[in-house]
Amino acid sequence: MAAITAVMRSASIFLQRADTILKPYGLTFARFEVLALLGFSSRGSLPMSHASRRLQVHATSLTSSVDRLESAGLVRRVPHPTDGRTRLLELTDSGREVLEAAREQLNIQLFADSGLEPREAAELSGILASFRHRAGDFL
Amino acid sequence: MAAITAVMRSASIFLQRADTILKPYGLTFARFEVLALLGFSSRGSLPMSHASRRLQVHATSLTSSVDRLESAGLVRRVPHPTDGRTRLLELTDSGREVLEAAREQLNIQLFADSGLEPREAAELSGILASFRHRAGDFL
DNA sequence: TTCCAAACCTTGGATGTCCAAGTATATTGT
DNA sequence: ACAATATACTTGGACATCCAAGGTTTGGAA
Repeated sequence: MAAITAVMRSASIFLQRADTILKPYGLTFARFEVLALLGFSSRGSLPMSHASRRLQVHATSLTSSVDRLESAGLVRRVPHPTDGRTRLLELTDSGREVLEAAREQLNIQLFADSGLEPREAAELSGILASFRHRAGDFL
Repeated sequence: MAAITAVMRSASIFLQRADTILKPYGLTFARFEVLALLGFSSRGSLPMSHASRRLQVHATSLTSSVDRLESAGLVRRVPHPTDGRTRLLELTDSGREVLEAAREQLNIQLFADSGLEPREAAELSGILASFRHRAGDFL
């Protein structure tokens, strides 16, 4: 019980910090994750369905994030060449620039200075990874 | 970085499970926490400002939870005897019954069967408690 | 080939969270 | 005592998340 509430509180602390750091870039952590996923993908484009599975959010949540990213000119929805149902997400040039800048700030201000000792971070990752695995996370 | 995303994902897994378990009672985890806090308080009533501090949510979030709890007849807002600004929250009889039933199910289905080994849960609690302390949590 | 189930995405609605701003009441300092 | 400040709560708006339901397009099965 204590462990579960601690996880929830800690997550909300991290989320608030991330959102604060990302605010100057017009991003939230949810939208940053979309950009980061696109940045990692080798071809630079990804079907929305893949993105929502990777990010572990419902398709509807992704739709709403992408709506905002597209309004901001950071990503584009393009038709899939062979599957009419699918829409591919692509970073725009502007999206790539914002991603790099935002990632750098997150690395500096959040990840490098998370408030966790390296040993603690490693233990957390280990425990939570096996928990998530048992919980069927990581489809 | 991995630790932080693991914490966030795990929190959302726990939250989804809790909400699923609580759904039959017409509760969400956020609203359950309000009821549980009132259940713990010795006098059975608590100013909203205290509740929002204890639960670590903004006053506005609490207002919205309490609106729904009050509509469902589970809590009551009563005026503070000496401070006209303050409103006290009180469990109704129905609220107390729902709280007991919901708590029992959470204990059975979530806390006792969290997917964490006791040793893991203890380590998590320890690491996250010192993190939260350093982060200035627990006002 | 035709038809029905499955997959992909979006819309609409509910909830929770935050912030900014507004109203009401207390408290503090001069 | 009065004015300025602080506290308590609510309202309105933005965002993220989920679920249920609907439209399109595929693909497999009869």
